[in-house]
Amino acid sequence: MESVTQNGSDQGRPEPWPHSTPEVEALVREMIGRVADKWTLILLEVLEEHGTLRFTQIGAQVGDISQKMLTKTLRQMEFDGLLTRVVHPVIPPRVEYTLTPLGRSLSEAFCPVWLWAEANHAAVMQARARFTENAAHE
Amino acid sequence: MESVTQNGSDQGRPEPWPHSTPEVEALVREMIGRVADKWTLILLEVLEEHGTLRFTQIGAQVGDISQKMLTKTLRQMEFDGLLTRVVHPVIPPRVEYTLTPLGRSLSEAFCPVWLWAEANHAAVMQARARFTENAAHE
DNA sequence: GGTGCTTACTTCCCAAAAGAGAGCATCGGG
DNA sequence: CCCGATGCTCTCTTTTGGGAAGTAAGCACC
Repeated sequence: MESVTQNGSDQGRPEPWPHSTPEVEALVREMIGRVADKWTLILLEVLEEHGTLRFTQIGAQVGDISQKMLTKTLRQMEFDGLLTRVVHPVIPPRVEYTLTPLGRSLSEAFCPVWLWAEANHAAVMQARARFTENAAHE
Repeated sequence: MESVTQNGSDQGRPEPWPHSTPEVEALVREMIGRVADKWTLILLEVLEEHGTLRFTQIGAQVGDISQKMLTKTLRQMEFDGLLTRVVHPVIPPRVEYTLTPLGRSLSEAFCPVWLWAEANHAAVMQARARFTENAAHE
């Protein structure tokens, strides 16, 4: 009753993720904070799907991203080694963005999340409706 | 030349994710925007790891989250059906949070991302160092 | 020869959101 | 009669993000 009830109802799931050390976990947290970003995720998907794209092409694929956020997210991803930015010194300028193997591996790691979202958006909508209904009753 | 060059250099990768319709994709994008949040991800991990937790226990596990963001994120996740919030009407108050099956399935979907972060944080650090070095040369 | 067009940004301004920190409500114990 | 413990809630400050305008530079067109 005094501790956090690390209860036995943990039905046979020993430890889903093997965390090694606290310092690695802190590092991983920092990376998650960096990578768990809406635009980063969407840019990963768009580039994975289309290969090499130019600046305005990416913007057109995403649809509702401002140029400022597009530039910022692309630069951040380049800084983190997720994509390469190739500038062709021609007029008008031509800049091509391509995922690196690192970026492609991250994109693949996010694949289950996209599948989850596709499979469960109906469940989430139901949960929201139920929540709203319950809030109305109280 | 009129379409987006679904080029042949797509070395044998046919279509990673089967997108059905644009409307579903828009819905999925909305969910990704909701779920691809630093605190949501970390709370999912903490709750998956510890089972049922109280408000302050979650805050202690996360470490550097403000109570306001903790409340807000928890409410959002409850609204989306990712966790349940059980209030025991005692003094001092006791509120317990537990992942729903939906939340646990999302947590599992994010598992590869955590593994990616653990496996590749060194690569990201190297990429950052390389980027900084190249920027200094230019 | 001047004017405008194109692309990929960059900068400015302002609204919206995130985040920190203090306050609040409740009741049992001293 | 006041303190502490807990789970919020409110206020204030900092950061983020959108939209629009500006920039550079060669090329087509009148």
